[in-house]
Amino acid sequence: MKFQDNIPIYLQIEDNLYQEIALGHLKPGDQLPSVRQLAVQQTANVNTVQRALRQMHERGIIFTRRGQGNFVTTDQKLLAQTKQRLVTEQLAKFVAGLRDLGLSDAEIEAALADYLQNKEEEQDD
Amino acid sequence: MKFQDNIPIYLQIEDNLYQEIALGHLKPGDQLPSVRQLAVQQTANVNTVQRALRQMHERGIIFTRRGQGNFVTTDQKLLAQTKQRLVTEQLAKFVAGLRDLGLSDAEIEAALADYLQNKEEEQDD
DNA sequence: ATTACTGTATTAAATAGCTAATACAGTAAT
DNA sequence: ATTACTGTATTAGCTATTTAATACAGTAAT
Repeated sequence: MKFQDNIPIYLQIEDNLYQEIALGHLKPGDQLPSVRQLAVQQTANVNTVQRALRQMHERGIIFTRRGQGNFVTTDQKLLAQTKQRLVTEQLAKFVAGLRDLGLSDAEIEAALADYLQNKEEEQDD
Repeated sequence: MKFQDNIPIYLQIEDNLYQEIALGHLKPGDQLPSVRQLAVQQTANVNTVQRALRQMHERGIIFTRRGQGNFVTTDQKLLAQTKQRLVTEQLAKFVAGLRDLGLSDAEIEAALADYLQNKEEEQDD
């Protein structure tokens, strides 16, 4: 994994795992890689991985069978809610950020449309 | 100031100052509050404020007259570019984040439209 | 019971971010 | 030159994050 600066690694690992679930790479009931495997995959320490799992565990997204491993919850409703929460969180941050720069709601929508359109054509990034 | 967790304070102060400029509260050529005033305003340490100013200084957004203070550049082109850069950065992060959760471009636009519409009605935040 | 997996806990050390106190240096007015 | 502002630098100490090494504990197969 390549980590972003200025954001704790354990939060980035947590996000990565949410993504795996949201994308269906990890399905309800699936066993997660072991903490030691995850540590290798994510190029992080076991303790850091453990910390990333802690909050997911508290939220009920994953559950643990001691001696066996960690598993994705089978509560599909909770998974759907979680995805919705993550989407809304990002929306809120995005909108707040652009409003803080003085953009109106209409301008925000226009900026997004612009960005999505011009993305395919421009390669200068 | 109330700071978000998990993001260095000096980056948040930097963002706050960019906002002041983008919103026109600080105009080209204007003098910034002194580092000691800023430290009080932002409830941070002088050193942390100094660090926030460092990158703005490197980017040419502000300039320093030693013994007098810090000032917003008069280079309006640079200011416009900077605002555009900030907007694009936020767009990129937002789009990447939602794509990582499996949303298509169309779904991203729809989610934003939805969010902006329902914002006025819902007060449960 | 031994082996080989699981998760969990503890301790120590390195680093980054932040604060606090203090000192130094340039500007400008008196 | 003294006073009162500016920015800048240094030192020390605290906390959070991360790593590393090691140990302990549950599960399951041999």
